[in-house]
Amino acid sequence: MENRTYHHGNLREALVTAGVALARAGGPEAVVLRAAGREAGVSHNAAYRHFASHEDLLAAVAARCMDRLGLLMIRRTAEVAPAEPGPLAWARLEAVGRAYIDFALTEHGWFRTAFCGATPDPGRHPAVRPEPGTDPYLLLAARLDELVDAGALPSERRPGAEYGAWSAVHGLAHLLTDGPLHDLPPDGIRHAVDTVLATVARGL
Amino acid sequence: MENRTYHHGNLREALVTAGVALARAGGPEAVVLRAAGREAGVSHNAAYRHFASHEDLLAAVAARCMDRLGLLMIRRTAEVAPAEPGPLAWARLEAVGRAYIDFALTEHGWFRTAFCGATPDPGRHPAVRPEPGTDPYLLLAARLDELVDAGALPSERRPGAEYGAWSAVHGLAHLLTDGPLHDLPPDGIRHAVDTVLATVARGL
DNA sequence: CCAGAGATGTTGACAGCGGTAACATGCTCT
DNA sequence: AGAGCATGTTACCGCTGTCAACATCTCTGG
Repeated sequence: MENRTYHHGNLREALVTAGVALARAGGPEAVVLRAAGREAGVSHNAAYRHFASHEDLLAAVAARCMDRLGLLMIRRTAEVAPAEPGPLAWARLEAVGRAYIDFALTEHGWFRTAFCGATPDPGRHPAVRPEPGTDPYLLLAARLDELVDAGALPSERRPGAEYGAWSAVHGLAHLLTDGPLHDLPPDGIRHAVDTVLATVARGL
Repeated sequence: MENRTYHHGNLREALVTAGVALARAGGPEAVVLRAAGREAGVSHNAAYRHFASHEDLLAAVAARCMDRLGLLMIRRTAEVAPAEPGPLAWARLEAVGRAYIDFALTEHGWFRTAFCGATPDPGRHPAVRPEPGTDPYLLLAARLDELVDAGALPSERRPGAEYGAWSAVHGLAHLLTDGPLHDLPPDGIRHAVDTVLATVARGL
């Protein structure tokens, strides 16, 4: 794993790590093959032994960013203060939504990269297996299931409930960071977030 | 306006038009200065007499794409069948939402370009003035005002209502086109759209 | 009416990018 | 030990955005 003279030892991982750093600072368009190679102390083109193309690397980086998002969601969910089942389930759902938006705001580059739409090249190594249980979609679904289990959401409302919740939070995150709500002042942001979360909670 | 030997006559407009065509087919990353120049029958670098940078051109193209979105929203709103004030206002709001999502699905390149976040260079000509009244945000706000006027939405719910509606629809559009819902089958899409619109309507 | 100035378009150059091809090196397994 | 393969390098290509220098057109002031 240490630096051999010629063979790197773990170049694939090093490239992804470098890509994640680039993505953090500059979003998906900053994830540049040659820059990742430089960062890893390797010549450009070395990446092509581990990734089929630029997009293939970007997809691996994006998966990592998605992991980061999921990890924040998990952390914030766990921090919710205990309460009665119903209110607790609602609070945990809200925590997931706020984590999502906080991630978009504070880790803009990672957020944009996670959703840049890069797809891994088929017929490759199983890629870097994402840490299990960090898929944001599944985390959201689990909160909705909790809501049903707690009797706080009628079970006939459960099918497709992800769509509304996810869309609203994702859309707000996008509008606040890349979109026309880009330069909302801090309390404007707070107001928008509160409003959207309340709207979703009522609408589910 | 016709092709002079040396001076083009209306190059700025020609470049934007070319950019819009490029954006339609390939999204914002296809809006390439040199390609737009070629399309306009002009050498690369001519664009720099009319735009400060690549991003400046892209911003002008994006504004045009936003116009297109607004125009579709207006058209769909006008097509709504007459009804009692309350149901009519709801139907017109729904039409706006469906237009938004249809635009994203059928004019993917334009949609992505409209929201690519390019900002025009400050200190330029007043740019191409967008057609007045096509701002999607204002169109949505007008529908919400109608809802209040028709007595279908309590006026205390009106402030910030744009956020919930816009976020949900925008987020769904994004998830369906660029995001993890990319390869939903057609009736999956229909289901998701219906669910999200219903959720928003309940939550407002 | 015409000279000069400003606007507009051209040519040429540069660095950085993704990608291909040919080559060099080191590891591993028989 | 040596063959074969994985891995990394060098050289090159065409593309991009951008700058600088130059050419040409147009329009205004005298």
